[in-house]
Amino acid sequence: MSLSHAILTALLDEDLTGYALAKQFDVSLGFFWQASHQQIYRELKGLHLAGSVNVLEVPQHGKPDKRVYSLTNQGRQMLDSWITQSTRHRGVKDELFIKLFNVGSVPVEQVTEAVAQRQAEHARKLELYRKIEARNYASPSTLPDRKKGVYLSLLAGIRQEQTALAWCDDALDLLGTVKA
Amino acid sequence: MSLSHAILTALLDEDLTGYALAKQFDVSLGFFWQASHQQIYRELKGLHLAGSVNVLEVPQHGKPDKRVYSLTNQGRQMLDSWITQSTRHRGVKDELFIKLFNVGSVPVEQVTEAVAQRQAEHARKLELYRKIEARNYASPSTLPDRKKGVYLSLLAGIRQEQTALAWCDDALDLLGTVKA
DNA sequence: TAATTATATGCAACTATTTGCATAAAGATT
DNA sequence: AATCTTTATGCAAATAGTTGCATATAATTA
Repeated sequence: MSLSHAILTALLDEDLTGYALAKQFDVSLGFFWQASHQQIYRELKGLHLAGSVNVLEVPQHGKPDKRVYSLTNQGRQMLDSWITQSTRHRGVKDELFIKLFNVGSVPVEQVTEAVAQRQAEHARKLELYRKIEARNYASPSTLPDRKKGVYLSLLAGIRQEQTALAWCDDALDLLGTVKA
Repeated sequence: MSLSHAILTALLDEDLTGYALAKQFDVSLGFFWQASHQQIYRELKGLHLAGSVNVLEVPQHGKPDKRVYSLTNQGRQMLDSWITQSTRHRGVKDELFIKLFNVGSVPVEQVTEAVAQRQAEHARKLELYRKIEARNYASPSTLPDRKKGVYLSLLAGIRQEQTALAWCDDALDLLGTVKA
């Protein structure tokens, strides 16, 4: 159910095609809720059927016609009422920890390798977040209300990556003490 | 695919029934990979069919017969080869951030409320982790190899909850500055 | 004594997500 | 000239996950 709300949220500030939504989901909102273009197209169809979004068909030559989606009042109301509903928190689901639970029963090097790779991922992501921060949120104290939530999300991302990175260091240290 | 590996991992140290596995998944491994009992029973059937686990049927009176599962050599090998495969990292998927992206377009109080609830969850979980740490990992420097991965997982959990808790504080502060 | 919790298993239906495929042309790169 | 990336949409199948239901008894708690 949440994908539909994520899509409606993305449509708050600008009208978008499915394609553009998919790109947004690779960035920004997508840091916290990923979705493939197939999922998005399917969901948009449903939202349109339900009257939560309007479509404007824009003919193009060569490429398929664009379908530009915009929020309807009903869609806005959907968001409003969804916000009041309880937020459900899916726990972590991370293969890496299952692998860690195998330490002592399988070759350590492989687990170490998995942690090292994860470390690189966190470093890459942290760097990306930092760039976005520097570019768009240099002075968080003067942010307009509409940007505060997005900023807080970014902040959460940054801190989580920092924590994860530091943990990777310690994990690699301890894994180094495990006999092969 | 990972659920099967999580189950095999849980069977490394002891033979378990589906019911006991489901309980393990509410704790320990389940902090990092949750599964319902229905999912587990279904998966165990598959693993048995594939020859990765053995079943020992233990008749009981009153209750349904117990089916105690144990790892086969093939199951062990499955784990070994899975460990070498690349770990895929599903990104975060958290409704709370979608709600945050709505700040400025919907009543803030609701978002604030959602963050406050999340804060309470994190506090509860951190406390739980701390208890487990005190009980089982008081001296991490003398841990046997077989426990090191589990300890590292717990450590990751603790740090993530701490980070999340601190973020909630800051988030509530900033949300307090948003005009209703 | 009534209700709840714990033990123990599982099917069926539904929802969500992933993966593979398919089309079609413009523009950029090698 | 050939290949790759970007724009733009979507179907179909498979896998994964959730929710609701169903059964059956013992022990505990209120």
